[in-house]
Amino acid sequence: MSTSTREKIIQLGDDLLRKRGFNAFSYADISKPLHIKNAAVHYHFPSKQDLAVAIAQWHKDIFGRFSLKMANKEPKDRLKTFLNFYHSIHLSEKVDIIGAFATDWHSLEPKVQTEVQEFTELVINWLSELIQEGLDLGQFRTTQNARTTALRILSSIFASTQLVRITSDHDFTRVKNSILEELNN
Amino acid sequence: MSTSTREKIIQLGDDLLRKRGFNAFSYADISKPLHIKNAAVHYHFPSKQDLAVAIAQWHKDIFGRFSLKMANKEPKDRLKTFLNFYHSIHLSEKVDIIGAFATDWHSLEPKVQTEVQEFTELVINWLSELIQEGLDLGQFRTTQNARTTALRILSSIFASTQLVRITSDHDFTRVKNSILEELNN
DNA sequence: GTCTATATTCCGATAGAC
DNA sequence: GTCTATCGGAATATAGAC
Repeated sequence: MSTSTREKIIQLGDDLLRKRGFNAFSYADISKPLHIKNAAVHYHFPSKQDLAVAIAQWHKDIFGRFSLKMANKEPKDRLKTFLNFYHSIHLSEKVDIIGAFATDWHSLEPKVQTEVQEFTELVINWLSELIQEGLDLGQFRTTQNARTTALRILSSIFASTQLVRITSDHDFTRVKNSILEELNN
Repeated sequence: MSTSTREKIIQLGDDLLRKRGFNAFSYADISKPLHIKNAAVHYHFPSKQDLAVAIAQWHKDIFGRFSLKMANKEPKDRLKTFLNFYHSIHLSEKVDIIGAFATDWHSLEPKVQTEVQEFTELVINWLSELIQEGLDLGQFRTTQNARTTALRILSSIFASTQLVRITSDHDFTRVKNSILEELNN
């Protein structure tokens, strides 16, 4: 089954949003690579805000499937897979979607913001549960509660996808490894 | 001594850059509050990239003065003051300048990127030295080396100024406090 | 679903007067 | 240093044909 045009637009939009920022790409940047016209993109997403809504929903879908697939794995393995996922973001020269939406926050209409909030809560809750499980199993140690630890891991790793644009690749690996090492019991 | 127009433009530009993003504000957003015309802003900064250079240099200046003023303070107090500074960023609805520049990275010309890199290295080195000192004095404990710890603190705190736009104020305080608690010996 | 054509608005930037 | 006036370009978005 081939990917629909709608799906292709979402994926390209996501790519541009995270590589350049919401206000730094245009419908032309989407229509050109797909060899369609500006107006065809507007058919699928009347306004840019509609596209942003779809991108946020797409991330909710992906994350939902990801968490289902990980449900049977050990806390430590779940966390490793999560961090490796961020490593692939970094390698593709994108930043994490949460930070991308956050810095462009005031360019987004409420309908977009709500979707982003729902996605972010999904991630934070998933991380919190993972950490709590790891603590209960004695695999992790931390002096903080689960949500605080989740927030620190999430903020460290998503900020790293931004920071390494300024410093160096090596710093990403440092942070990623330190997250795992610090939790290890 | 009153602030020069040039200085006012830089401060307003910095404010807009961090509240909305580099591509989300225009020269009109600067000229209107200052009650001058678009062209007057172009006189001081011919292109928007020139303004971005000045903003980055301004941060280097401020941070240089800050670190001089802190030189005699204890490592723990230096860190506390640094984190409180981020708290004031958060309260003013801005994000940290490093993350703002990073997410808009590909909209910036090399001359801007170089300034941003220099500023960021200033901050990371200052944090690393502070942490190393704290370790040597037995005030801090960490299983990581100084630069890695510095990267984790910096990324956690600057990402928090972004993340709380999506979640809640309370999460900022959680992260800030956890940074101090985790290091405490 | 995709096209052509176009309306409208806004932005960065410059010329030249004061 | 600030102004008026304006250029050229690009962006979002819509109307209507196919």
